Amino acid sequence: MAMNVRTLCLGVLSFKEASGYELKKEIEEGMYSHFIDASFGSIYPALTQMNAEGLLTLRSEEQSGRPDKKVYAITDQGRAVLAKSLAVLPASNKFKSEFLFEMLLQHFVSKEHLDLAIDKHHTDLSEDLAKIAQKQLHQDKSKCDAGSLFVMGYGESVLRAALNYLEAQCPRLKKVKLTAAE
Amino acid sequence: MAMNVRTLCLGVLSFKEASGYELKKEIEEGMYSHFIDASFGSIYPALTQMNAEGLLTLRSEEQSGRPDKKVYAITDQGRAVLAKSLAVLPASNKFKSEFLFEMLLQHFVSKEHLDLAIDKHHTDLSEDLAKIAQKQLHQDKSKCDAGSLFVMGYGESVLRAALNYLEAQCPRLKKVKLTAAE
DNA sequence: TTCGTCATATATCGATTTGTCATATGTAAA
DNA sequence: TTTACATATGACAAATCGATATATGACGAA
Repeated sequence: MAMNVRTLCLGVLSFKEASGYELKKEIEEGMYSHFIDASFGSIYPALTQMNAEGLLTLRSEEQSGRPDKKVYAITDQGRAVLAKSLAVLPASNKFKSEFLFEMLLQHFVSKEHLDLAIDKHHTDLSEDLAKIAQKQLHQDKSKCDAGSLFVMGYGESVLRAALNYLEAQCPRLKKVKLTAAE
Repeated sequence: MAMNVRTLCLGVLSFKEASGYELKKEIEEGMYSHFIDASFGSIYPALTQMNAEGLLTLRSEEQSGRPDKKVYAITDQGRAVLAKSLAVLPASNKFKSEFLFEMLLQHFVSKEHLDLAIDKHHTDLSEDLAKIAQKQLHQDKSKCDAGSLFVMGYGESVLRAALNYLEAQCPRLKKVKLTAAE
């Protein structure tokens, strides 16, 4: 899959038009957040470029005080390019975990620091799971397309597995959980 | 955690000395492969730079035919820098999945292509799991430090969860598995 | 009331990183 | 035999990140 920021933006815009700022928010907080990332520094140039190439149209929305909102919408040509990008087999998943690196090199850090790192990771996983659970509830009412459901289910499975493993390896964490549930 | 290619190289070299090529192989095929990635284009400059800064020592090994092998070893100063980098709480896991992007935008691709993508992902997961299983067997005999065991267990849990979810969502895949097991 | 900071909104820029190519050569299979 | 792969280092363009700059309004705290 020709997967880059361009393809990502086209994909998000295929659901609804949006400004660069809104795209970033959607990628950070929406469905996408579980499996992809992008920064302003790559989004804005990509939008400008694709607009120039005719893959997007641009509409300026005046706003009081703030800079004009530049709302981008995908064109038929853009949809064609997106479809072409998707028509290649996707590359393998890539997973980056500083936590696991730290666990591997644990003989270099104090027990106290390691516990802190484990706690943080536990919190990260829990929060991600909670976010998905919230989305799943929210989604029931509105559109529930197959893709979203699949992605949320995948994320839930994987995160829960990681959380279970972590708690099994560090029984201390379960106490924290029980205390919080009281 | 000040996590970048430098820290990564120092971490790998803290176990044993190695050349740039061997580092890349270790990162691709060893423990590290499950949670990090790095290319030659970033490894070689990092090694050169860290050697100049005194974090590494360099020893040239002559080889017949091939270019000299440049074997790097970590110094006490390097170990100090590594420890300092590790003494910061690790950033959250980052997960990149073209497969999930494709699943989310499935209305843009044909059913045939989607099936191919699912099959590929299934194969990817299975192969990764097999690699870990092999490593777990291999490790029993040699050193079995806590870090390695933790990382392998984590990887196994997460990959198995993904595989189970995939097979539950696409019952077609189970048949393939049974056929292969015959 | 002034101060900090958060949210909205766009954009640039240096630093980092990736991915591809170039350069060698030996081994082994097709 | 010629094609591919493994060893080995490195350069380089392109992509991407992360931090920062620029505005403004809202909201609560000192």
